[in-house]
Amino acid sequence: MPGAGYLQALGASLREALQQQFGQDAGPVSWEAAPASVREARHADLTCHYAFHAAKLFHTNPRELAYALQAAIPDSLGVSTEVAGPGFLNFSLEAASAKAILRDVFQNPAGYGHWQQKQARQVNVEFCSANPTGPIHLGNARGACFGFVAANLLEAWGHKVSREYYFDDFGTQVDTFALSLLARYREALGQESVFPEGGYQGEYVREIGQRAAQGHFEWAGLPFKNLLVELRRFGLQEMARAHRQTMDGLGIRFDTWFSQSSLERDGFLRRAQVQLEDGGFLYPRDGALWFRSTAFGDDKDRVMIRSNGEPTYFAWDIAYNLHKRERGFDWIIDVWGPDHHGYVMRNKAAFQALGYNADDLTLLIYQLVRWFEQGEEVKMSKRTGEFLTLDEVTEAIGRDAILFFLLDRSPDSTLDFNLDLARQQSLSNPVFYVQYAYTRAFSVEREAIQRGLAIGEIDLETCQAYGPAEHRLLAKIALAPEEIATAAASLLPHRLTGFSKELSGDFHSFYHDHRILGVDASLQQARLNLVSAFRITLGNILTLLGLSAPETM
RNA sequence: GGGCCCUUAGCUCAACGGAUAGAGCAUCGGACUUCUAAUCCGAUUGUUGGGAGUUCGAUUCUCCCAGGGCCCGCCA
Repeated sequence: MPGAGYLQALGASLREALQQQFGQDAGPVSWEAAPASVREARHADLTCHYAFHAAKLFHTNPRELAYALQAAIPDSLGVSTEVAGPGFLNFSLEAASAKAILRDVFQNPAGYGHWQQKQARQVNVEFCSANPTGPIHLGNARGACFGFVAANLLEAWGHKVSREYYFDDFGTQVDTFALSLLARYREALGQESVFPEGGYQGEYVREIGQRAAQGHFEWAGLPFKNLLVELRRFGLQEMARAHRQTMDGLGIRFDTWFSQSSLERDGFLRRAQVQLEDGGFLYPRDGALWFRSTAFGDDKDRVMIRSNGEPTYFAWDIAYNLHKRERGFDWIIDVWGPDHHGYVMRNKAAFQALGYNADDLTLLIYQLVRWFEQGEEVKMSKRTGEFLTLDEVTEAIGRDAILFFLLDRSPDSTLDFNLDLARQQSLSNPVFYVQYAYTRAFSVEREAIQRGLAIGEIDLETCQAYGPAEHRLLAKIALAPEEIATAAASLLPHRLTGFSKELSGDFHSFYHDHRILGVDASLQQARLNLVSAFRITLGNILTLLGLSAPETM
């Protein structure tokens, strides 16, 4: 895993030292910003717990190990170090390290914070995947944001990632949708129509029916079956377009739109069934075909083909995973809502029964979002057509605010979204704190360029000028690759929103206390470089989070 | 009956097994003639739901208990 920046180089020297001493690799070093108390009392900028980690591994004393590590750090890396407490290793930045950090950023600005993996995995991240029988509603919003950013993080971490949307355009729900549409179509043509029982009553079905009637009144002459086929196709097309627009509105993009009907067309359901059958994992009971998921730890076996001959949803999942593997993905990630947690075990079971490693299938479950409007929870029912669409909320609150709000929390915790509050007080959303920091830095650069100043010319002399506030900010900039890797490895976007707030906070604080332009030329150059490095780093993080980086606010 | 998640400051939430548990909001008090005050600085706020265990060290890991949310179909 090639290093992504200065801290990775520094970490490599520690790792190498232990390798030589013990003849065994203790793994990569992880870094964090020095806690406030340490920063103030000891003037340290960064800290690592590597001595503890390694001491456990080598059954030795962490404090002694910390001293050994300290001695192994080459002077050329430009940090002063100290051992504290039972084995903390603290680092203070100096001119040479400041220079190295800045050079990392300016060498490849757009790629700063990104990694290269020696063995990049082919990752398929599937998320959102709303039913095509209605617009994307709020229930899908968290999964959409979470999946998108998780994919971005894995990509930045050095993997090959494909973002996939699964269009569930097959089965009884779509039949019901088509029948509902048929009623609306006839209604629009002024014909007698009976709305199907349990049909989709939402206004959007009426609108699609009207568009179908306006564009294709000639279908009315078709035999019932053909008419239904046309309307079904038309309706699905309209819904797919609507879903795409909704995702565009949030700035969420997909690499692949995959439909269930193509699974059917290519016979993957059948192939999965045969493969499981050959493995001896299927057996008939009560007229249905069962998958022996208990062989892999599930608490009961699961039906794959129902007694009426129809496959279950689970069967399609199996076929889909097979299809993904055969497309060359060696890591499959699905983002699911909390109501799906019961399906994790059986899917992993089937995945193994197909001959794959359970660890190569990751099923991410995020917890529920409850939406409140005027003090009451907004309940959603697609059948009755009572729901708030994601489009409506995006329009009311803004895409950046909704993304940040949904991302800035652990997926394990339930989330209450107060829509009235969000509409009124959207300015208190922390996304604006972060974006404002970007804007401020950008405006300094703009002004500097107008004054004919060069940005990014780094030499050791200007780097001498940095004091505690600058070192603090530099340390955060140096930590960005680390934070991105951590967020990616744990698949937790909220770690990165948290870091973006800290990074921005350090900048705001620095900006307030330090004049950048119009000071002594050398100092001006030093500070300008820092501002620009910060702006680049934050910009990359905003991009990963799917947020815009505004040049003005 | 079983499963997943949660319980941390007045409220909403953070905290790869690490140092004095942190932010925002709220409350109170300060700071703009400058590169954007959507900002900054300070004050106040804790028996991390309860108990036991593991260890140099536990909010974090294990077990027990209490409370809350969600799920347990030959629906998708």
